[in-house]
Amino acid sequence: MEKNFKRTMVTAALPYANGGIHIGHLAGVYVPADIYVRYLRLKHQDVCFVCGTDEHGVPVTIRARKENCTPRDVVDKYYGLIKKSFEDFGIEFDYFGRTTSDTQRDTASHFFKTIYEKGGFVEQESEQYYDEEAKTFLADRYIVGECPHCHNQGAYGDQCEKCGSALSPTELINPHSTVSGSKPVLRKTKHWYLPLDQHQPWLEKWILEDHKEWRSNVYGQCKSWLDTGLKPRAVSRDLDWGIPVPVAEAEGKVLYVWFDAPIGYISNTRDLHPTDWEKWWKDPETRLIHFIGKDNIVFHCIVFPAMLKAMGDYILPDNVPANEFLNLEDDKISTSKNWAVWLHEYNADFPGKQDVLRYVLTANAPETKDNNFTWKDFQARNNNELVAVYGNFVNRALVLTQKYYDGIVPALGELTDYDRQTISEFRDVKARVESLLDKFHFRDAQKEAMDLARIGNKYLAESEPWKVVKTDPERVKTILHLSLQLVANLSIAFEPFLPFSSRRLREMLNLTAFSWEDLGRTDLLGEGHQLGQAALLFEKIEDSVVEAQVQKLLDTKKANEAAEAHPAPVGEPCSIDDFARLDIRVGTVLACEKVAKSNKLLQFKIDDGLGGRTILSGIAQHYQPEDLVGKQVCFIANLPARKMMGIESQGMILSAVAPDGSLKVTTVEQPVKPGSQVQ
RNA sequence: CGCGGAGUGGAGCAGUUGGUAGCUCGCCAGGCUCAUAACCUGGAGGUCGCAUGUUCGAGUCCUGCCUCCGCAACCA
Repeated sequence: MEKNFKRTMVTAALPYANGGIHIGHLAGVYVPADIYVRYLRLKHQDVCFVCGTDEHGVPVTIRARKENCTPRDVVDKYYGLIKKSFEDFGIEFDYFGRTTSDTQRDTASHFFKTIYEKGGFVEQESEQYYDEEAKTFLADRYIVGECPHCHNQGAYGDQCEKCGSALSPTELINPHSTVSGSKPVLRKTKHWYLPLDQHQPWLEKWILEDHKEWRSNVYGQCKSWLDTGLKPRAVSRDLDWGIPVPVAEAEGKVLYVWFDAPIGYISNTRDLHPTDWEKWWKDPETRLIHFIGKDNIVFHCIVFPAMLKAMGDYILPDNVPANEFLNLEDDKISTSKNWAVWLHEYNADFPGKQDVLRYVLTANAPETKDNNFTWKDFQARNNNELVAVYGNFVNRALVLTQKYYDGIVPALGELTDYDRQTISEFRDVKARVESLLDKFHFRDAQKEAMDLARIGNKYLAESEPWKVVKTDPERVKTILHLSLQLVANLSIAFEPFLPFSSRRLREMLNLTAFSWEDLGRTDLLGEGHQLGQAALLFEKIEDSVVEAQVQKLLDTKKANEAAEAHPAPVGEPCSIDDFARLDIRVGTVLACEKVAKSNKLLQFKIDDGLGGRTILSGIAQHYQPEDLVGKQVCFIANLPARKMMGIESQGMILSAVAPDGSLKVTTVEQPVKPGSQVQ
């Protein structure tokens, strides 16, 4: 911070090539990183911004197996999708590579070999489960068996989700592989470990003493790891999809993805700058910044730095601004549940509206805690802030200039005290935005930029040029001259945040040359300068548009649930006589009310054609009692009576259990006489 | 008792080293009319998760508890 750097190397977390990009990724990593880089470029600083897909690892192989294609097919597909959606959205990486590139193989191999030769790894042999059918070692999560504690049949190799106890795969009773279903066998295997415990001393000083300025979530997490004591971490895996461990005795082993992935930053830089890439990674005058999400803190603050340190001649990150998570409509974003707003779909549904999403995600960025994205908020921020504050001010200034001066910038006359006050207010904005951006406070920085438009609206409202024009036309020239300077300033201030709109605004102003240093100046547009064609900068978003998005979310969620719901297997055989013993009948609901103090039970008064009976049913969470009155339901008539909550239930109402756990009572297609039997 | 982060008016967020609780949106009232019925001014609304302490004084420090999120398969 105090130190003066010559250049800045910015990395954004490598998205895994196993799915698309969604708003959580954008808000957490890519939008802030892009803002930061655009800001540095505007200041004419030397900056390199790289990203790319992370394409190795077990999940890709599992997906390939499932989709009956090769891992290469999977990563090719998502590399293309991700790259294009970033381009369409205006995240401007200098280079977007992939970890399956030749450069990556060379770089990662070189890393391993160098550390290996320096004695920077420890070797260890262990026994691991091996799937003989799929010919692969199994990660803990891909082994399922019976929990030794609660005897749940579906416990995973690392944890039983039913009783919550942590497990190791060898504890499971009757383990089997989820990959092939076969019974895995224990095999000896040797792996290399990065002894983080040996790196602990310098890491403690470097983070806890020298980087107290890191965000509290980042600092706190690192402190926690360091306080607990670091342990060696394996850097190799038994797998066939990945970069081969480059030593003779490592046949059939690849580099573990977390060792492989961060090196991707370096190989992507090499692909971009084949000859002078080293200055970006080895020159102490380079400032290295990693943009990541909170789940990646330990890798970027502890593991990767330890690797870089082990290499000897690499620089360490100066800051790691990690964001928290973004929720969607009050629920966690989930790729597997398809609960997400996908970038490629947004790009298709909202063409030309990249800046609206950029604005909303920045205004609501999860910088200090998890935040929530809702489509209603998206609409409100667009309509009430972008349209009503920013767009409206621009439009007012341009329309008035068009009306009074045919779109030509009028002369600046004598300044009033109020003019001077306004000018000084918007000069102050530059310093504030800079200081906030330098500290990675993007949300606040964008708010400051928006304040420029507020200053403008206020200036126009109080100067009232539309009124003054009737009495003092000369004065109006000054008012509009200043208003237009303010508009020009907006196009600069918003350039890092809303690049598409800023470019359009400059076209409207016919403003070509600009730089961050011009922010705050009042001579950006000279007297007599001809403005370009005015148009609306932002458009209102109608209710129907956001409602459709919400519906789309609900639909995909429902479709996904339906696709995932597996009907239970058919039960034990049952004879016709067994069935005949059940007396199932139809009855009409005469009355229905909640049972006091019970949150599940409803009390029914049923007309069974035999004088009526009372039945209790545990469906209060799924129905309003009054909605059931008058309906005909199926019930078992010959069960023994049973008391619940002090009330005797004379039978059982039949309900279907939906995949989401909700209950739907069974009824008849046409009304029948109460008491009719069901066969 | 695993470890970190978070819990502030209707919504989303700020609150730096403890000193009368702020911002944006929404809501209400008034004003204005150049502008995408937009803009400007004013107002209502919070016992700062709960409970204890320390202090002249705590959202801000100590202790305990509750809830949510992350770190363990996927995952920003």
